[in-house]
Amino acid sequence: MTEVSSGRALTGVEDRVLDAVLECSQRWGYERMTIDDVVDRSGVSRATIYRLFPGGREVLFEALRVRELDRFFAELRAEVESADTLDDIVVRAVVGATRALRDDEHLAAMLAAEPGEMLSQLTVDGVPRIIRMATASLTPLVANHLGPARSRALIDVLARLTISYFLAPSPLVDLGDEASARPFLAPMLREFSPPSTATN
Amino acid sequence: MTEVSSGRALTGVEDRVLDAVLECSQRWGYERMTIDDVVDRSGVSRATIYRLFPGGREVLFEALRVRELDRFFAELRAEVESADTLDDIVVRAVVGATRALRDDEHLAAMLAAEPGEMLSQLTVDGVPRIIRMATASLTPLVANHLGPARSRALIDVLARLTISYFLAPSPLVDLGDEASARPFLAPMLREFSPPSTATN
DNA sequence: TGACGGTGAGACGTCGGGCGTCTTAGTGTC
DNA sequence: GACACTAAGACGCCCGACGTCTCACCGTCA
Repeated sequence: MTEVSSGRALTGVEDRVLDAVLECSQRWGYERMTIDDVVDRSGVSRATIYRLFPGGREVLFEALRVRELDRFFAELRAEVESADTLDDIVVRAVVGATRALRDDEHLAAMLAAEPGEMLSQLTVDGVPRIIRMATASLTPLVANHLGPARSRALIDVLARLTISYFLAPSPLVDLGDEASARPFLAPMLREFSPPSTATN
Repeated sequence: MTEVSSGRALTGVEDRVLDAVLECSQRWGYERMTIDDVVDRSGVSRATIYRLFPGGREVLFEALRVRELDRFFAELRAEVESADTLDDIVVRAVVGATRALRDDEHLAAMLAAEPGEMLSQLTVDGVPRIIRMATASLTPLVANHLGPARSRALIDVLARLTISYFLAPSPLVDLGDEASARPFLAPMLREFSPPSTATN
């Protein structure tokens, strides 16, 4: 299996710290969370936290976002991997991602509690990284059918649409429902397919 | 109707402020709640808050506790008022109070989030006031049957038991269930009744 | 119209506490 | 015994929340 990740694997201690950051930020909110909260919750000392994540708070949050995105796309890729046709790959990826977003309790809590911070991570600040990781994770599967350039363009669009329909659902289509998503995605797929090859 | 209250009635502005304190303390916790949170939430300016509640944070929390206790016992008394026999008065009061405690979402949230502060208000720090208010609220009803001295002693015990069984439920009795509470309270009631009078 | 009480907006100095760094001691491993 | 890793906590810094204050504004009433 191809390892798609943004960096080296985390040690057990690092994971414990990030788990604590996740829990504390969920409970207290980003600004109100304290490093000492993380110390208490994780059982990892202050000095160790600053040695593992030099730079403080922001580095800690950044590392957490990276880890969560890694996990998100690892799971998504595992779901999609067994699909054969381009159509299935795309539908599974979009539907799977949408459902994963909807089922993410931490995401929901953060969106409710601190919409500013969270929306920023799903739009202006976060989208470039999300697309980068979506591309890294899914291009290997899609490129077999479309080639690398078209794959990247398609994934870029799909990622943006998935986020948009998650944040602002439309009565016209439900990207969490395969029966609804498939016909919605089909024309888009044709658009991205090379003119010389039949797509279905 | 007899007005049982710890002070003068609150103005609309004061109530708006305390509502904001309630919501903010529930959302952020007691220590992490900020006066500016209350300003934003209530729409009442900083200057006005300090003029209405001179002394700051602690006065604000204290006023909130007083208001909530006032409301609690006002509702409880309304529930009990129509009872005739001493037995019914006591059972209704205990069962009603227990249920009200169990249904109080804010209380539950605070107990989960900051057990230290909340437990303190239900035990060491708060019990004297609770008993004082329970006495003021219920003595007029009970005294017809037991006289003032016995009434106060009975209410004191009942308040303590209600709190204890709420905080630490027993498999032996459910004070939120009338059928279970009545036989549990009956012997205690006999104990407090004057020897010269028949109690049932 | 002018006086006046109530309020919003915000500046101000103070002070606590959270921040990030550092040192020390303890523990386990080779 | 050398070394890596960590917990515990002291340290100074500095931001931000606190409580106070002033001023302007608005509605009411004489």
